[in-house]
Amino acid sequence: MARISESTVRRLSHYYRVLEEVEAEGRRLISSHRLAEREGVTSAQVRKDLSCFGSFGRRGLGYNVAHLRQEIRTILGLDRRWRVAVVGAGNLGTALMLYRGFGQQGFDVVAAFDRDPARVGERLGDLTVRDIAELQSAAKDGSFDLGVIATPLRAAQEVADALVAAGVRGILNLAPRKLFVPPHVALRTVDMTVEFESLSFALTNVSAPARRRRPRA
Amino acid sequence: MARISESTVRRLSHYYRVLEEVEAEGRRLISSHRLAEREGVTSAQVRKDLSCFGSFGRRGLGYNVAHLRQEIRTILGLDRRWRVAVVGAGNLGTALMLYRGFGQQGFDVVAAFDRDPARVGERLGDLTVRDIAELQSAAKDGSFDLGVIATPLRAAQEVADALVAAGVRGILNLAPRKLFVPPHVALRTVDMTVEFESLSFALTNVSAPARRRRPRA
DNA sequence: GGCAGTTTGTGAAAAGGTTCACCAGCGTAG
DNA sequence: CTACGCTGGTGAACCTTTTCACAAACTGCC
Repeated sequence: MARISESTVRRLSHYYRVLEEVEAEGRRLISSHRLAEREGVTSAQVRKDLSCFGSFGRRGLGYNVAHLRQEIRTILGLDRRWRVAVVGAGNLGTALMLYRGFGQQGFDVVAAFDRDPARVGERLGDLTVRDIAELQSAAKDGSFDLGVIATPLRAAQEVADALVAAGVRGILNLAPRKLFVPPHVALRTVDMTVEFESLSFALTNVSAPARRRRPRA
Repeated sequence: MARISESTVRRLSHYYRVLEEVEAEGRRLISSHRLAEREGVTSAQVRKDLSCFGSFGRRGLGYNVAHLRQEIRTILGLDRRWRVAVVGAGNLGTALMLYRGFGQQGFDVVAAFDRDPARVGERLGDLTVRDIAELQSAAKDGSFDLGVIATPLRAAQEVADALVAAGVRGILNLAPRKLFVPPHVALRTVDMTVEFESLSFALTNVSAPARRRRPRA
């Protein structure tokens, strides 16, 4: 199988979301054109993305909604549940732990850690915040698949190292800084500051905005 | 000026962050190579990005840290302050309002709205949550530059329309769904679900992971 | 001044991603 | 059965982004 680009994977997530909606609407079939329309991409893009993984449609008809949804589910690895450890029980970390949306998609926050003794022991939903020092022992039985870094800037790299040492293979970093992790660990960074600054740039340079050929998404 | 790619703008944000750090360390000069190293990109990339906006370095020496930082500051439009309205006072919205980091970069959350009467009137830091119905009148004097959508999925498009109607020209969408806004409005979407699913994919397909040529960032 | 050692700015090449265009199938109508 | 209108899969063309590679420019030293 050819290398799959990050953009393709992200679009698969979006297609998956659309398929859930479309299935709820009771439709059995959907064409690449309609799927593309709802996502703000071209139909060729949809077909190319899907063709990386096989032939899921039928010419003249389109894609079977339930079937394609299940295929993407498998491709993305959503047939299983993922156990997530959140480090940093500040506002953002707390928001993540309490948010129900991830659980619906197969991501369960199963542990929360913080360095601040004042926060340790606090109950958040079903969880009790534990001391960051317990991370290693808590992870010894491979109980976490993913780690989320929701700590202040300065602790981020240190926590990343700790998560890696604890055997976590995927990290979502919410701290506004680039982190370095070993090649076998997958890392995604969500940096809201960058998003704000990107908006600032777009609004400041209205005479030469970053043009888009496709509908805004 | 040639069209600036979104990737370039995002990297500028990162360079800016590095320059702040480097300035705090007391260095006066930095080469594209060292700047690139700290960001996990190539030095050619740094020079190309900067060359979109002018010549800020001196051959044989590198870039003056303070000067380059100020240049990027101007390019990104961070010389002014931006007034942000947050819609949705749930966990995530609250986390954003209370987070101090944005203020340091020139983004002030100046208003918060929610639909839920139980939340309206609640105080969060310096702000009082107002009813979403007041958005139009509150914005009448052009008091918001940017809007953040931190509502549940189903309200997102509706809120986006309301923000646009209220004259907001930049929107940060945190709901896991694509939104459609008029061309003159800048929109950025941060979808954590996509990030989680991207990690899920990467960990599921370890035999053919999305390889990266550059150090993880 | 001249030379050695750096480092920028940039055209050109390479790589990567998106769109086009068309063939092969499919269902339907007549 | 045949013709027609759609639709998926896919190689080729196109476009964007990244990397390469090198001339020009600068400092420091002798």
